[in-house]
Amino acid sequence: MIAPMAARKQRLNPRKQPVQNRSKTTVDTILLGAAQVFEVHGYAAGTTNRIAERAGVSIGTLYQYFPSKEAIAVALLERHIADTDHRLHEWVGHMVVEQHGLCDALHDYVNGMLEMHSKQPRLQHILLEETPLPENVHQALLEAERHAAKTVAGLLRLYPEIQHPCLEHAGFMVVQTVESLTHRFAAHPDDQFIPRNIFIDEMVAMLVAYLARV
Amino acid sequence: MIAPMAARKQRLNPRKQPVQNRSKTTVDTILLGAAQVFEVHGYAAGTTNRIAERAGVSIGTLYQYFPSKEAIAVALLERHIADTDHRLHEWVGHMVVEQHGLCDALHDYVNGMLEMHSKQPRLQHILLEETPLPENVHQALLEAERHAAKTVAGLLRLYPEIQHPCLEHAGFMVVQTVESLTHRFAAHPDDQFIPRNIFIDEMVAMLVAYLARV
Amino acid sequence: MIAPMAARKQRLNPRKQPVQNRSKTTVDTILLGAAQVFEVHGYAAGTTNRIAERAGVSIGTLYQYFPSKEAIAVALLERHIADTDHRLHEWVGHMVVEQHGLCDALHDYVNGMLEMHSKQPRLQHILLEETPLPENVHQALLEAERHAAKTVAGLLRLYPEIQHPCLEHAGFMVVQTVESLTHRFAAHPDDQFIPRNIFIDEMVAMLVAYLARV
Amino acid sequence: MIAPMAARKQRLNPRKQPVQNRSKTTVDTILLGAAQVFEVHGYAAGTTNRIAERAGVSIGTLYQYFPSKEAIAVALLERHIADTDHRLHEWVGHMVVEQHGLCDALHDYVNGMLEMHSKQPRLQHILLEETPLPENVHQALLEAERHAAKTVAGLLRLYPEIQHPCLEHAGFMVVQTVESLTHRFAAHPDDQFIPRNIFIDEMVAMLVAYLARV
DNA sequence: TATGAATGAGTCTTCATTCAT
DNA sequence: CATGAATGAAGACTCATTCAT
Repeated sequence: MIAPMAARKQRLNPRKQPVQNRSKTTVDTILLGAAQVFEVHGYAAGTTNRIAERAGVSIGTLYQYFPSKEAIAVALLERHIADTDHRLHEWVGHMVVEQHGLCDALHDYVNGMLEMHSKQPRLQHILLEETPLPENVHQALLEAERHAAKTVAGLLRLYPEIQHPCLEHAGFMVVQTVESLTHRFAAHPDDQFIPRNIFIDEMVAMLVAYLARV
Repeated sequence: MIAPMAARKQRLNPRKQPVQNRSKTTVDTILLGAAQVFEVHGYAAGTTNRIAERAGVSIGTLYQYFPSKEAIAVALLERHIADTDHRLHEWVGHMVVEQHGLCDALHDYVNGMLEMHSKQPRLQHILLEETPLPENVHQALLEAERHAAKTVAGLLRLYPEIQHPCLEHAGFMVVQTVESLTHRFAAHPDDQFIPRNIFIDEMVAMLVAYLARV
Repeated sequence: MIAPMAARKQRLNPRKQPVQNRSKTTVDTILLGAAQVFEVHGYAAGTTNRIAERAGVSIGTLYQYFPSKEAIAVALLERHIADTDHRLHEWVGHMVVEQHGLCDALHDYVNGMLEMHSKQPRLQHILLEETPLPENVHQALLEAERHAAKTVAGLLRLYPEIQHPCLEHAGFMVVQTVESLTHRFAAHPDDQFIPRNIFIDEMVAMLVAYLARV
Repeated sequence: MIAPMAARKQRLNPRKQPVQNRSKTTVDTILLGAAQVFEVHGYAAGTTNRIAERAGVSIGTLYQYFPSKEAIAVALLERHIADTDHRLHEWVGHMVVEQHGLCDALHDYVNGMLEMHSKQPRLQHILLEETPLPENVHQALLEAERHAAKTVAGLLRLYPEIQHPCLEHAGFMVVQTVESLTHRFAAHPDDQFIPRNIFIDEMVAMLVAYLARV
């Protein structure tokens, strides 16, 4: 996966502290600690003191860089959206260049997403569902998903075997299915029942069948 | 949808208070209030006092029936699992009797699940992800999902057009896909982008294609 | 001083907790503690924990009766206004009945106010000046002062020796002068320089001269 | 108003940092910022960071010139006392030279004081009542007031129409009355009820009547 | 000397839980 | 059994002050 792409920049966290590049290390440290703490404790039980402690800074320092607990979660989500976006565009770029078959392409995508979510299986859900997000962030999220659907739709256009009458809807379904199944499996893997690679294969099979059905 | 089925009973909440059938009404009232409060406020902000108030009982009474806030959530989840189970078996029974086609059958299933989740879109997620559940509940959850997969697999056996080599895996994928997509859509419907009925149709199309692919 | 009067009731603190008569003791205890703590530490440094401790209740109990620190200050101020009002009306009633001379009447008034302020010299100022009061309380305060001015003006009408062309203004000046001088002396008595009784006499002399000047 | 007078110098702030004349500009800048910040936010909410920001210096620099927040308030109060003192002596000097009538003289005084307090109506009160001052400052304050009383008494000696048996007490009353009424009106002007110029006239009338009563 | 990032004790407030009535 | 006043540990956040650069 190569070829990133200038992502649509959308500051989701335009608070007091610009969270700029100077002392980036501290901000990063805090966000790293926050990710770990939220991952383990959830949003509500992920206290700012715990985050500061985990990040190895004082609570005062934390509040020098983020105006509130919510702002930390928003920053984390901002990163997640950017990451997902980045990954998607890398993948699309790659596929456009390499001319893989649909099956391989989807396999690559699913695999990448599963890998991504497996690192911090709960974090995304926590940010998306437990955190009381300001309205603009919700909008940005919706927008990001729509954008992803359209991007995937654009890629699908390259595959003549695809029969689906509406590529936008197809793109939406692909994105949603991969996102949700991938997350679900990452969060509660049931390897006893179905091993990871088979799970991936089944998901790919389902998507291929859906897109290229007769 | 008729024909329930004796669900596998598994006490998930074997704490101090036996939560028996005596004064069942009070327990039900409390759980009803808790469901509403959690749905609106989330787990952390769903205070026991609010639950008691909503249920129309005193906080003392609440603690007479549940030993802790967590126990309430667990009881709620227990119910949710039983409901889902019940719904699934009703559906399967119905399908066995009525001999619908695969497409209709899946449409019925998807529709039912979406309907179920749409009533309280957040509740399931809150119980599953926001609540710090004891290990045995997690196990019961996994078990319930496996059981559902097997049940669906049993139903799929009745459709000769299904090509899938492993019905257990197919059942698992169907259950997981419906669960996760359905929940995702219920939680964040994006009607602007894709209307509900089209979403259902697409999901069904995907499942049918997956199961009956050549 | 007798003869109170149905004071204009104006709830300045219509928050969640009605602060009613049941468990009046607890509310009173808290207010008593708050008065002492504010008196000693000022508003900002008068922490709710200190208040609770002083009142001999837990911090939780304090917040069961008052929704915020500010509400406590407002309740205290409410009492102060009511007390002052009560005292004023008692005095006026008394004077109307007893037909004292102007000099005696003013002496009685000044003495009463000084006595009142001497109990908690700082408290009033703290409540009036340090506490960030909601707008409606400020209005109520202004109203109370105007009302006091009018009440005194009404009393002054009974004294034919008073030459002042505008009794309303005269009443205002009397109230303001007594209030501010009285408070100033109570807060920083300089007995070395001028003893209390002489101070009172001088103040009365000033007011009499002002009202009855040729 | 001319003719100042070498004020009794009394270092109220003999802390670590000598607060000398070197880099006097910086000290002045800080005090100016502090006055503005205290005026707006009060003592407790007037943070040192805000003061530094307002003064256009870094927080580090602020602490290079003042050992603590309290020291800033004390320095400010010191200035206020000196200013008042200066103003008083200017006035007395002026009166001695110009030979105005008592009424005009008092009018001038009252007017000047009201003007002075109207600029920063809260500041004096904040410094006097909200700030936890060390004992020596309180003593200095008392001393300043006694000195003012004596100064005014000296001036009153020039007016033969004054009947008051004890000029020292009369001076004290004049100073106290003007100080407190003036401050009260500046802090909470009630122009609806009594306009500023009438308020001044009434106050002067009261003082004249008091001093020159038969 | 000036700077400002870092500190952490201390503030207000919430809420699960208990227990005397 | 039901009640609800009382509890106090814990959380988000502030701000006076320090110190390495």
